[in-house]
Amino acid sequence: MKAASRTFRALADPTRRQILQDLKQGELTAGEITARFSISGPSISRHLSILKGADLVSERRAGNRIFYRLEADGIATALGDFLSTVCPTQILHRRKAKKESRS
Amino acid sequence: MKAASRTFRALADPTRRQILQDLKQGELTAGEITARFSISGPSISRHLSILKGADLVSERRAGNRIFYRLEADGIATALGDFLSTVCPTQILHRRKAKKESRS
DNA sequence: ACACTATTTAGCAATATAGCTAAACTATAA
DNA sequence: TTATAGTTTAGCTATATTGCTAAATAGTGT
Repeated sequence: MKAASRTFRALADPTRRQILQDLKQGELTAGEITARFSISGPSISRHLSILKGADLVSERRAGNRIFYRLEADGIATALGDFLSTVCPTQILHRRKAKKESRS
Repeated sequence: MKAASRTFRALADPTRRQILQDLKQGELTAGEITARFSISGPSISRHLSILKGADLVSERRAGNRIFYRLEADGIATALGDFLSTVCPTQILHRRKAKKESRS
């Protein structure tokens, strides 16, 4: 499937968008994410897999748990690329984050 | 349905994204758009209705025909708004088009 | 090996999506 | 009014999506 389709399909679901919002504050495990929704673990797992397939999040295994992280750069790039091809008169340009304040 | 869902669901389909690309060059009638695809008129009509419902295009009736126009501003606003809420460290800001060169 | 926790994969049901054809609607023109 | 062109709406089928529960997998500790 084409990258843009993966991106927009992933963003089309409100649960997945909320997961991205939740990940804004930092990494969360699959279980922690599940706890924030009234949806079963397996369903959340599927949402995470779709987000990962669209490169909107990345995962990191730590023992038993899997931490998910927002891929803000990938999101901005994907949407920015689409915008620059479809709205050439409405260019959005990125302001590079000043300094990675993440550990 | 929530605005963001309408936007992203509309953008999730490759035919609809191609319609937007085609409208970059200027207005097209439903029939002209249909001619560019190997998809039936009614199906294209439905795609146009979804794009319109998401405020990604607008329509203008001219006698028999209906002209569709890209709503570049709406697209940029929708995606920009989402980006600024989900990727606060990756702010995209819009450079206002210099001057509406459209009639 | 066994138990225990965290997470994913498999398989199913309900709903949504996208394509089609046929019919209806809208506007122009004879 | 009748005809014709352009477009949408209605109704159908096939496929995709999202939710669930049950079962499998991965890792830790006893």
